[in-house]
Amino acid sequence: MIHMIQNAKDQVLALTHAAYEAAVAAGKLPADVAVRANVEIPKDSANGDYTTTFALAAAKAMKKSPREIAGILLENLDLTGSYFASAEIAGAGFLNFRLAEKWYREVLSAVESEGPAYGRSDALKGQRVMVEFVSANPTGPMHMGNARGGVLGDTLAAVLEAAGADVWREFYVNDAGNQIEKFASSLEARYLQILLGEEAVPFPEDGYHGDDIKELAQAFYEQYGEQYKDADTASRHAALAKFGLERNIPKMKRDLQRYKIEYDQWFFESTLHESGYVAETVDKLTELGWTYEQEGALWLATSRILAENYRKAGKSEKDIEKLDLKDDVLRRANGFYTYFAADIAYHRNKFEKRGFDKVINVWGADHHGHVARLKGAMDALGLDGTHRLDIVLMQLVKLLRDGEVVRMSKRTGKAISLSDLLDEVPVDAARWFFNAKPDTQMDFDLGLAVREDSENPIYYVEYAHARICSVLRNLAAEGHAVPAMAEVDMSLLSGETEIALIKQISQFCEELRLAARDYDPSHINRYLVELAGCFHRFYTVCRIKGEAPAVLAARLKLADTTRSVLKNGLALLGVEAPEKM
RNA sequence: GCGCCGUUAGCUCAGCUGGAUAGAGCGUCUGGCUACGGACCAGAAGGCCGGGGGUUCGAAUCCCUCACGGCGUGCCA
Repeated sequence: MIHMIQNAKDQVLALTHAAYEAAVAAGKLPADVAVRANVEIPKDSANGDYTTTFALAAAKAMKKSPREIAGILLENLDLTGSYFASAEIAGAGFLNFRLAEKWYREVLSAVESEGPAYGRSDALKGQRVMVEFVSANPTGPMHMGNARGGVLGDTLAAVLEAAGADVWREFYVNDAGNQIEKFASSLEARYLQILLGEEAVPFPEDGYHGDDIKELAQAFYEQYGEQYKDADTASRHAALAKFGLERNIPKMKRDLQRYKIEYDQWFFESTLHESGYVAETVDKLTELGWTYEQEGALWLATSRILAENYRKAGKSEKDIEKLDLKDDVLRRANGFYTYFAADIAYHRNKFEKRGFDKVINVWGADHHGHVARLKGAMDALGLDGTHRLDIVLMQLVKLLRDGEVVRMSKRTGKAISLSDLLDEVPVDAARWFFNAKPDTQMDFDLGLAVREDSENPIYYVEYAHARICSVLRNLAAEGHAVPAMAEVDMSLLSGETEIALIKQISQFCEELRLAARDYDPSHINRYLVELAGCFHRFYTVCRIKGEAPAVLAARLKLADTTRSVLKNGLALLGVEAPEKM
């Protein structure tokens, strides 16, 4: 019942193959020809509800024209008991099937019986999947790119859950390493500037220039006064970093919560260092023969690992040569481990310690150079990163202010933060917007942000939902409750717009399947816009209120079913389904 | 240089494993409520699917090549 469309599709294939076998038995077609036939939904419903390319695909092997084959298939086709009422030959040799009333009834019945679960499946049942997303540096406020990653990761997790996976949402906190040191020295400079005057203390060249650093230093000063003025650098840095992180991390949590994003775990990089797991992981790579020392640093032989992978994938030596693969430092000459080393340890922890079957990371496209290396490092550890680690790259958000590009760097301090954004754009609109086009570079003009409100298709979808709710309210007031399917006469829902609407309702399962398969939740956005459109067209053509009782009941049921699916889809996106607007 | 992503209507984008006349929203133009929510609907205009080659019954989709745009190619993260 859950995979209605899938079943109908499968049924077309099964019916076609049965017809082929019957034709073979009758001596009309050659036996044992393997045919790679597709089943599709024609763009133009004049070409039927489903079509198969079986005859086209089989023509060559069977040495007959596609239309001739299709004709023979049709003669041997038995639709008894199926979802289909008829079939016909069309065009170059398509075999087109037309759905029967039985199928439409089952679609609506499925929504009725499954309710909020309609659309869900058990395709990924038993799989433990981690989705790690945002993982922004805790050294400053989150920006729009983080907002996009947050929405995308959260929705992707929801989609995978709907597909039956056991999903874990995680935020990796980079609370160790170089950038924390930079964070501390930036805070230190601002702190000392407060005490000694701005001119007296130089600001580190590669420090974080944002106002948030000044504010943190000020707060630190207000709490500790001159206590750290003459302290040694190490303890001053430690105190400042600790202070800064203790303020920044809860703020990140709050900002993400405002976005309706909750994590199962916030995982701290520092724990990997403190437990010795980073060192142990690097040692393991060394034992396995994947590292070497050079100029005082310890290197991972990334080039060797990746070259091996490319060879397995069938790339030529010449092409591999051209890639100019490079190795990576794991432990610097100064003895500190690199971010990469910690990241390897972190991902080893995901697979080996915590036993996730699949790990999905949502990254900004600017990190794509890191993808093959991290996967390769997992391969080197024998953890099959090639197949178990998936990286979803999202294109960056280009922020414009009155047509001018604003660079979203924490250092300039000019970036609009995630919380600023929410002050201007409603959460649901932002969630919809960021989820809508993950694969494209996005221009976000602050001047247009408000206009985005009225242009945003979310309102089209929400309006459909509110409209239905209003109808339901009106009819309930007149004493008309939504009937059960058993009381609905399906023959009364045979108009063009009604048929189109039911078909679209049935497509939900398929779209969810695609969203989970492609790691692309934007399928749902587009689906919902289309569903809302089908409803609006139905609503324009078909009255509900005031119609004859049986017609009213059937249409009311259809409207309520639509409402239910709209709500399910919006829920996946984390967007409210308003009853009034 | 090499690599990744992208290029489809004026703008923003769909197009599922190659299928029938390439779609939607916005914008423009023209229509549609004395009746359930007009934040809606219908219609029109607008396309050598970046260029060129190839594969085949059939290409926006697959392969090669070129052009343009974004990003990457650190003992940064």
